[in-house]
Amino acid sequence: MRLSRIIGARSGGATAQAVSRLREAERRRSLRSSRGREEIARAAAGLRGHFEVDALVRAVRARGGRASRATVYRTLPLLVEAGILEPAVASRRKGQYETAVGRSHHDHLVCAHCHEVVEFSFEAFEILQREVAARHGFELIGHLHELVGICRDCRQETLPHGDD
Amino acid sequence: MRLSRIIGARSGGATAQAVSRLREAERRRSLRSSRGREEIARAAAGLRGHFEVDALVRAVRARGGRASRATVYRTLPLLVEAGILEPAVASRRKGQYETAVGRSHHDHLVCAHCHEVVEFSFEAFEILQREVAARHGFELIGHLHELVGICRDCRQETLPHGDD
DNA sequence: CTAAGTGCAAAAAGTTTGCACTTGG
DNA sequence: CCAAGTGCAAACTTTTTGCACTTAG
Repeated sequence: MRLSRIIGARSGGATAQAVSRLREAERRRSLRSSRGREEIARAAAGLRGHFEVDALVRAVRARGGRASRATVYRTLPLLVEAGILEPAVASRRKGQYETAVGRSHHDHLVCAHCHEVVEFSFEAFEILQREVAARHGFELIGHLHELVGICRDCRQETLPHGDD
Repeated sequence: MRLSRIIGARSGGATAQAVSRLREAERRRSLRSSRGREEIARAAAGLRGHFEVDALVRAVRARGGRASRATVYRTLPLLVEAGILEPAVASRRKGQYETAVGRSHHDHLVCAHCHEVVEFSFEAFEILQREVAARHGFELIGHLHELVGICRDCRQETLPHGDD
């Protein structure tokens, strides 16, 4: 048993989990288990925060891997399906992802005005989500949950009658 | 309250509401209220389902408006901020939106394998969302909530041998 | 009048694809 | 061995921008 898992480290545990999820997804789709995809999955598991595709490509290379941008793009859907990555901050429409293994899940609250992003997590959402998925016969892999609003600062700053 | 609202019509009510929300957002940002933006807001309020930017451009023209693609792109963030549109089915990464006025809200359940999209709505989510937003001092405008999973058909089709 | 708004077309970003070369099973 | 996987670069699609013209306030 991995101690790193218990203490919540994002070291070997997350990577091992990512690889195992990848294998599972590959089996599901009857795909070969290739060196490239594994490199990408490992690199993805090691990233934190929000990142775009190019950053993932660079991460693979930084680990000595050799993934091309094309291969990463071709692999992304599988990583999402495998539950290794999930799309993040979609309202930026920029192809951003975040790692779904080795860290507790959180959602986003985004200011439509200044684009500040606040992370939050709320157990109740997760429970309801599982319920909805089950009700429709889906096996839940992940989710994208983003609340769009106007933050306190922007409301005050932009209302003519508000103070400054 | 408006009868049109009660019977869920997407007639004049939604358009009027869209224009009023637009005015409010323009005031907030100290922008002029232009003919173009209003045309776009009206057209947006009239669309239903998921649509991409180009469809909105065409919708404006179909109503006799004259918005260019550039203007629509420049206006989109304001429409989202105004609560007239919200991003939809982000995992497709394609710039899809849907109207946020004049219809009851729903979220999406997407199959990561076959990309089938099931709509669902669950009052409990809305309540919790408002609570989270308030807790962080945000005025909630809208949200993007997408559950990613594997639908029943895809699980059966790809798992000749169930295991876990 | 003058700064914001707009259209057009060109440019930039982001993503997909054809093809020839590898590689896993 | 041979179909799946990969890299590269070209093709595509989507979004942003510069500039000259128009319009709201």
